[in-house]
Amino acid sequence: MSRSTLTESCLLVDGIAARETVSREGKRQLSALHFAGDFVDLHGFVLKEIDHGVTALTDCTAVFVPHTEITRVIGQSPALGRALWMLTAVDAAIQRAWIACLGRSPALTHLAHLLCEIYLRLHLVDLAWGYRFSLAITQVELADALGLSPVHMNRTIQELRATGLVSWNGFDVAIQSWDGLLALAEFDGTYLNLVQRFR
Amino acid sequence: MSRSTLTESCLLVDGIAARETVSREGKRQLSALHFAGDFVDLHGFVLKEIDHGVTALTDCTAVFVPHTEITRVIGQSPALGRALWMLTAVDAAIQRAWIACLGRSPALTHLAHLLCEIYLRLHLVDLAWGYRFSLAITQVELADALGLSPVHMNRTIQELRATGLVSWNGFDVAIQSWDGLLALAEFDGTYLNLVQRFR
DNA sequence: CGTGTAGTTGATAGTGCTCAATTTTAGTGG
DNA sequence: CCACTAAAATTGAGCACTATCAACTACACG
Repeated sequence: MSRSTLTESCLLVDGIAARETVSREGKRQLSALHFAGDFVDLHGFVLKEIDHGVTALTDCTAVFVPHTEITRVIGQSPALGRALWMLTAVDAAIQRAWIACLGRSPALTHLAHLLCEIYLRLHLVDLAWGYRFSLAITQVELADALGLSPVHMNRTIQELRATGLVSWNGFDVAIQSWDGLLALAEFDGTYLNLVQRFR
Repeated sequence: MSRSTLTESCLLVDGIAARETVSREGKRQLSALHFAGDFVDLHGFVLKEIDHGVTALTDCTAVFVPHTEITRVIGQSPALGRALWMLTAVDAAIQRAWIACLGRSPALTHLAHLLCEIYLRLHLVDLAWGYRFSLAITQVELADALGLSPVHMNRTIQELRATGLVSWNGFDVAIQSWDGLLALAEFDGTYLNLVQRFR
């Protein structure tokens, strides 16, 4: 997957992608993780300039939707326009949650929070059942999402395992105690606007 | 100013407002700063549930626009709808920049970055001239924006003053060297989508 | 003047980073 | 099926940045 252009947006069909910002010294920070069903750069439809990159963290399958096509479809159905706008708004809400975690949560809490979010998002698209899911990204990539060093990321994952709330072997994650993880993460899923039984 | 409702959105006419998330232990993190001309919670128009609070950091004047009115106006002018969508997208782009700073920038760099952003945004609405502007918020509030403790915020401001790039007395901020501040902040204003001579 | 808020300072502790190895895992070719 | 290799994960040690705690100062306001 290449950097997004300004003429089409990327709808992820399979795999995991991310938005990334790389500083001059080479430090990378991810500002979003995307899974199947996510419109990775829909905001490119209304923004003239995109400031960040999009990368595939696993092999990805995606559909690139021309902006001309989006314009056409929205013209026919204003309701769909509202829906797409809402998608970008939920995206922004997730970013706010990341900001709160980055600013005020210690690593363990932040990691727990991210797992809660990922679980609910994957569950929504039937990629998680029974509090289990596959998270096929490396610890370095997770570190870039949480703003941590790889070493500390590793130690934080071990710390989370030690709580017993989550079992995590390779890419397989299983939440052993959803309530416990929620409490550790101080998680409130309202921001995901899922309209589901989960919170 | 009270917490935003789901039936109207707040257009800030004067003053400084912020979005805030408060954790269970009382730690506060701001996820956005808003100045005159900003639509503080326009995302509330397309989101069913708002997860965060909005507070006034100074005395504020604001216009509350009923969502029914927005719906009506957009119905008449789809272009305006696009424009409003874009506003929320720029808002999200700013959040991404905050994420990158929170995750990967040390306090001094982060502070410099925020000042660059604030200057350009204020300049856009004629609230800054000649690299000077008023920033009438306390150091505690700034600390909540940058995810720092008040003590460290204070020391970081002193460190910035010591560079000579900025003079900062009370609420009056004057950028002495724009290029120097840009360099310190590693700032690239593309994300603000200003279409201006500044970057 | 007293009082409260904002700003400042010093000292200490803690969380997370860096550097440098080492071990484990997964993938490859023999 | 096993040796080989590269990537990923893990560990240890020391250091840096930031937090916390506790005063203390400066200033505005009644």
